[in-house]
Amino acid sequence: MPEPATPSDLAEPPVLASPPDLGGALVEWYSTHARDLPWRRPGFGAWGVLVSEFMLQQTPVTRVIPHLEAWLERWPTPADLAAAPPADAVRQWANLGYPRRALWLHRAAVEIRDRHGGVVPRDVDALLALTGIGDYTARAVAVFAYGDRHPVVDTNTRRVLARAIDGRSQPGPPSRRDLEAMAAILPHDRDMSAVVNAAAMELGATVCVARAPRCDACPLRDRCAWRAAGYPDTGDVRRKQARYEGSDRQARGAVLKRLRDAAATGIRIDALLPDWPDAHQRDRAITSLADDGLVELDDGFAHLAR
DNA sequence: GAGGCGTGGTG
DNA sequence: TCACCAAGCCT
Repeated sequence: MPEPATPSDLAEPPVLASPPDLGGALVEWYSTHARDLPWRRPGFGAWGVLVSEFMLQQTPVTRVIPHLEAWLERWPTPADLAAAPPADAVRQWANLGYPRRALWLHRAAVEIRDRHGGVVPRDVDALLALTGIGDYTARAVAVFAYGDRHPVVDTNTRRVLARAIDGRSQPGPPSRRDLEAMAAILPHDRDMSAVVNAAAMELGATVCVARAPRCDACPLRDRCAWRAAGYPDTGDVRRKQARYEGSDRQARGAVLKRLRDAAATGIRIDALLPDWPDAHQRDRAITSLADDGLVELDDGFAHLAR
């Protein structure tokens, strides 16, 4: 928890509704504090941005970067990935986690080839129609790859807005109102609006972080409703993550890792993790992976989907 | 809308 | 040590 606001901080009357030019303060801060990330390089390309956004869904930046570069070297265009079997995508995904994302990214590449002539669409609704792309990713691609003017709201932005505008320590559940709140602070200029979107995410990722925010380094310090209110704790509304050790997810992860490391022909099902502590759980993992389309079962063998 | 879904780093 | 965390999406 940050230091409480001092009396002199509180002497300035906080402006709670419509804080003046939050966007301007974010842009100025971003101009000197933005991290140099691959997908922010000029000319990185819409496909690269799209792949990066898939990988960044729930996986930290530092783990994504090397995998992203290898992925784009192997499959420089959507058509290149679409031409490969899904199993190759799942193997290349390696240990990034949530391997369904690899399958979904492959499906999206096929859809881009078949429905959009191999060009990543620019229209938000067209993006939303692709497998694995939701409200956040669709707008992130339209804004960061194409420079269009839309609100982009991820968990970092929701936290920044919750604190700076609503005076809460943590955001409420995701809602369409988040998009409206972000839209309200976007400048009219397209390029600047893209920068404000990026800056809000960046601030939330590096300064206005969930557990130990560095308010002393925050450009919104003097206009933050949460700080002005003395950092009230509104509690954390996020769902608690279930225990991983002993979970079905762990079993799925172990099965899939074994299949990634195996030859394309796969492994006899009765030789697939025979020593797993809970045989029913192992079987459930295999079946659910097959239901998801990650794994195929033929003739007593399990292998990655071809 | 709540629950399910990987993995590795961190305080 | 271990609970929590990390640019969500789908059902």
